[in-house]
Formats: sequence, structure tokens, C-alpha cells
Amino acid sequence: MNATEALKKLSDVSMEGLCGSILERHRETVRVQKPHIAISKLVLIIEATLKLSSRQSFHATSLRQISEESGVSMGSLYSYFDSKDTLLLMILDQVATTTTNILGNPPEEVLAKPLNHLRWLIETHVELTDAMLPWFNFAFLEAKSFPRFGRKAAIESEEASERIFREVIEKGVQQACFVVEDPAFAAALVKPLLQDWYVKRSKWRRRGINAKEYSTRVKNFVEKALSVNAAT
Amino acid sequence: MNATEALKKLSDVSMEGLCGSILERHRETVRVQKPHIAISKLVLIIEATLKLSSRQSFHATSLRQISEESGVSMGSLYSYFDSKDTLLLMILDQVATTTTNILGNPPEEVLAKPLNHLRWLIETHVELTDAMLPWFNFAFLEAKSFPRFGRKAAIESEEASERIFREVIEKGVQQACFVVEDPAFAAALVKPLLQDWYVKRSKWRRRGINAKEYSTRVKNFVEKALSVNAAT
DNA sequence: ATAAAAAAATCGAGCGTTCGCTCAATTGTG
DNA sequence: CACAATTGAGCGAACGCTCGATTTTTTTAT
Repeated sequence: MNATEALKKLSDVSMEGLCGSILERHRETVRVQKPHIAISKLVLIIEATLKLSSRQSFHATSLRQISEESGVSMGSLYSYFDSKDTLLLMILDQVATTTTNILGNPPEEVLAKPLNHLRWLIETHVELTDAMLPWFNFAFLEAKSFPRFGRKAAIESEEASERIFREVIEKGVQQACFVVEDPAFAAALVKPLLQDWYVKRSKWRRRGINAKEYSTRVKNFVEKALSVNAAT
Repeated sequence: MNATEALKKLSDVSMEGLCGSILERHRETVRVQKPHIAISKLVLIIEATLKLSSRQSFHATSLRQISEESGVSMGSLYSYFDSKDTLLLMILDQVATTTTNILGNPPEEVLAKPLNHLRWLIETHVELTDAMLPWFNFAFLEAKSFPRFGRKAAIESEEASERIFREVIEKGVQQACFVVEDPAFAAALVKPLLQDWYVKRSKWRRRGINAKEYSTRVKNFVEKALSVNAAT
């Protein structure tokens, strides 16, 4: 895979792209051989899962419902995962992976100035969660109710994305573009602002706020709270 | 009930006080006559429900588990509610009621200055969610996955508490203590900051942040974002 | 004060249903 | 015709919920 393909893949948030990534990561659990068949069926299964789980919880969603909604029979479902928990994990993992991949690879031109980097992070986070809305809603709702292994993974994912924000704020403080006493705390407060965009999406839709407006206002709010020195 | 009792009751966030309030609101569903028996059993049932639902979701928690954890038999449980959905509703309603009651009744001395009012709201919200941590965690996690009737109630409760913040910010803008272009938007951003305190409590505990520190820092962050004019 | 009667509260086995999951049989594919 | 992929009836287990039997508490009669 060359650099262009890698980049293309990095930012492919289509259902096919995301399910392709899921297939790679669970190659030995998926018993279907041909990738193009596996991916197209995974798309159907995960679309159905996200749709049904947005109305009721994942736990309340039965595999029979997923089977009916996706058009994949009960038996076939188990060629794509070995348990309902694995299906949950596939989706949660993919959200975490995509988030880290995208937010962790900013374009070079924003890296020089922490303010630009911060703005890019906010814009990109809003755009990403917009493009993958059902995925992020699902992950937010189901990560907490997840027992054993997934809990730890959810915490790590949460901390990974918080660290990205903390580092840019710390750098900004060092370069005197931001004035804030505790960068870690500030970063921890930016996250819920961005989460609100997809968690309470219907509220924002009702108020006629779109993605661009939302990220503009969050940037505004955060920059004031960070006492931004615009000159730097 | 005289004023003192009303006030005492208003701020009684003990398990007994909260379950007493639940009993009042569901008097015809609870088939047990004597209030002291009903309340003491409701305490056991709801304590067990909150405890079990914090590990797994409410949906994943069975009534047999609640029966075992609370020491109340399966049959007896149904003397206190007529369905599992009603038990869920009892808890969600109580959280909404308590929040509105407490945040909607600030002491008179803070009403003169919007800044003081805002500070009181933030402090009180943090204290309240601290005192009722399992309740708020439960409400946050389960409100979304709630079908039909509860969904609307959850939205209304959310908007009620957001309105309280919006009104104080609007008043502050009129009196020129705050400078912010859209009070409704600012209020909408304050809420998730306060929610983070109980939603991701284990994170804050791990970092050694207590309630007082948290509310101090949130006040700091918000006041900067609102461009507070301290003189007013 | 005590026993009998009435009422209130508790109990858990059992009902019908649905769940996650399996597998022998069937269908599609190169 | 070998192999990949799909199917859905059927399995045991667990679910929400009910109800007649039982225990506990309160009231009444003596």
C-alpha cells in the first residue's frame, strides 16, 4: 500500500471502508472467505444494528431483529461474529480506531501554530462525528454498559482522544498563545463540548444549528476560556 | 406542611427522602399500605437497582437479580411496581423532580447578581450530583434507551435545567456582567461540563479531583468563556 | 392480657415467551 | 462436482410476570 492509498484509507468513513477495516481486524472470527462478500454483508449487518440500537439499546435489540432488518439469516450472522458481544466490540473498536487515526494525523500546515491545530481538531472532530453519527451515538451509549474487557478499552479510547487535546493546549501554553492554569483539565472540558454535538443531535437539529455553526461557536467558546492570544 | 418542613423536604436527598417522594407520586401503583414499610422496601429495591445497573445496564439487569440483591422476593417486588418499565420511570422521574426543585429554588441572596447566581447554580449542581451520584448516572445512561413516553420526559427535563442556566446568562448579558453572543448556546455548553462530573466520575476520582475543586475550575472556565465583568 | 379473626405483606414455583446460539440440510459458485 | 455460503427449525436457559399458599401484623372479642 502506497502513501496515497494509506491516506485514502485513513479517512474513508464510508460504510464499506469502515466495514473493510472491521474485517481486517477480525479476519479469523469472520468465517466468510471472499472479502467482497464479507464486507457487503457486514455493511448490511452493521447498518441494521446501528439503526435498531438507536431506537432501543443494543442489549434490547435481538439478533432476530437484526436478521430481519439486514436480510441476513440467523445462521449466517454467526459466520460474521461468534457472539453478540463480538458484534458490539467490532463497532466500538472501529469508532475508537477511526477517531485516533484521523485526529492523530493533522495536516502539516496546522502544526506550526497551536491555535490553528486546536481549531483544526475541533472542526475535524465535529465533521467526523457528523459523518459517522450513528457510530458515535452507538459507541457513546453502549460503551458504558459494556462489561469486562470493553470497559477498559473504552476508557483508553477516551483518554487517547483527550490526550490529543491536552498536548496541543500544553504546547499553546508553553508558547504563550493560551493562558490556562491546568491544560489537562481544560482538555477534559473540551471533550464533552464536542460530544454534545452527536449525543444530543436532535436538540441541535431542532434549533437549526448545523455542523459548521456548531464548530464555529465551540471554537469561540473554547478560545475565550483559554484566553487565546491571537497574535501567536 | 409549614415552610421549614417544605424546605427540609425540598433538599432531602437521602435515600429515604427520595423514596418517600417516589411513593407519593406513585401512591396508586404501590400496593403496600403502610408508608414506613413501603419506603423502607423501596429503599432496598432502588439501592439494589442502582447498584446492579451501574455494572451492567438496567435492561441487562433482571428482576431476579434485583430480588436477590435487595432481599425482596420476586412476588413482593410487584407490590411496589406493576412492571419493570415503571421501576425505571420511578427513578428517572425522581431525578428530574429533585433537579428542578433544587436548582429552581436558589437562596434570595444570590438573585441580585447574575454572577453570584451562576456560581451558585454551578456549585449546587456539582453538590447535588455528588450527593445523588448513582441516581444521576442511572438517569444519564438509561434515559436515552428509553422508549415511548420516557423519551419525551427526558427531553423536557433536560431542557428545563438548561433553561435555568439560559435565563441567568441572559439576565447577566442584559446587565452587562457577561459578554456572549448567544446565551442559549452558552447555556447548552455549560450543561455537558456539569454532566461530566458524574458521567465520568471515575476519571476525576483517579485524578484526585474532588467536588469543590471541580466546581471551582468549571466556574473559572465558564466565567472566562462568558467574559465576566467582575465589577457588576 | 390473651386468643381468635381479619387484613396486610411476603413468598417462590410455575407460566408463556423470547433470548443467544447451533447444526444438519440446502442453495449458490467457480 | 467440490467448496463456499446460507438457511431456519430447534435447543436449553433466562426473561418478565402471576398467583395461590404462607407468614406477619393489626384489629377485635373476650
